[in-house]
Amino acid sequence: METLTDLEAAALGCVHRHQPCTAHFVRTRFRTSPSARFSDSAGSVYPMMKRLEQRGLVASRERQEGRRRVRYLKCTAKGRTALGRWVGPPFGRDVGLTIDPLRTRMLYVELLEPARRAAWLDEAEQVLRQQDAQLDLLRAEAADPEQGDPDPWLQLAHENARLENQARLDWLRLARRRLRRQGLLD
Amino acid sequence: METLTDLEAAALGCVHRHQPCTAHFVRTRFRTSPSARFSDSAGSVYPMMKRLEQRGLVASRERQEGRRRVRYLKCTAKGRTALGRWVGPPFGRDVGLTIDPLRTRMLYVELLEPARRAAWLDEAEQVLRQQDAQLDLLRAEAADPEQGDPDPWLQLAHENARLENQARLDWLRLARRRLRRQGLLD
DNA sequence: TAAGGCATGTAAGACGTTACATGATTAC
DNA sequence: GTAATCATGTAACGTCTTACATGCCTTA
Repeated sequence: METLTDLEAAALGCVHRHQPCTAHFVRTRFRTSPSARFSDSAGSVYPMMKRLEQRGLVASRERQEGRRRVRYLKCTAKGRTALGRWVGPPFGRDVGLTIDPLRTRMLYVELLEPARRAAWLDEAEQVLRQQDAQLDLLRAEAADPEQGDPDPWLQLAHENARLENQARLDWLRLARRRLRRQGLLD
Repeated sequence: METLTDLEAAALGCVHRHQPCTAHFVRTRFRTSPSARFSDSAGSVYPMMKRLEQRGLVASRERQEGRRRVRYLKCTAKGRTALGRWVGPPFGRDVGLTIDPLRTRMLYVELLEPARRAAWLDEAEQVLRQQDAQLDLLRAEAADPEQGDPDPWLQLAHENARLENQARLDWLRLARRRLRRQGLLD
């Protein structure tokens, strides 16, 4: 029974959706994807693909295109099965909670002088607003009929990012109110 | 200029808040913390503490308690500075977006047969509801005056987790409606 | 012709995971 | 007395990061 890390699953899923495609293509996807951060370094992706192939989850064939050799990847039936199992259910324990770098940092905002605490809130809000604008663009792009059929799964992933981002903005406002009331700013 | 990974910052922050404390204490905190997942294995924590000490961010002294030797850790001034810098601002690029395992998986829910897609939504909702209940307990505990002064920063971290969790539940409902409408369930 | 993107990889070192290993103390 | 918890670590292994290395193709 093959189990996948999130990184492996993201790579295998990318291959599955765009097969046949190159490892380089997967790297580019990872690098430009705005709603998830996976390691796109050559030193992680190429060895990982080799491992996935050794495990029989990916199949590759090398082709000569002009003077250039290109290795095309496909997801095998076994790979598809592993991907389905990774998607779940059942879920592991870690699926329940999001990782929010701002939440982690909030615990230690008290270490900043009160004036910088306000700046922290301002900057965080600005980051989230920019993120929101980016997600709006993405949403428009994903819904654009000119780009081919809109992918409902991708759209839902974007909705998730948007809603979580909104919740974080609400949270920042709450934090500002509460901290001000408690005299912990300025 | 010392930079910290999130794991290092979480450990250093824990030491700072509870100093003097042991590496074992930090491990236990990591293991039982419901709103963040950091590696609590001995193989990561003890070597990390040693590294932090070598970098001058943590100071330790070994004491004999009965027959037992215990190493107590403190955060140094340099450690505090590094922690403050990690908290930001300015923020790195990765601070903007949350990592949501359900979002990552949603992209590939289409691989499941329609009947299992509905089960996926059900199970996900159940996980988030359980999470919500746990967060409620935490919130009550953090606000309980009997536990000592309520820590506003910890409370805000809990609020963040709660609000994000609510947003994810809303998202699941949206997903269910939309997928049903598009005939992608059943 | 130079810059940047496409395309593939390797090597050294840092880090995390898993398992092992030891021993003291506390609660049942 | 025995199981769980406190407490500290190490060793082997696998993986990720960073940097290096190569070469083709397209566009300005």
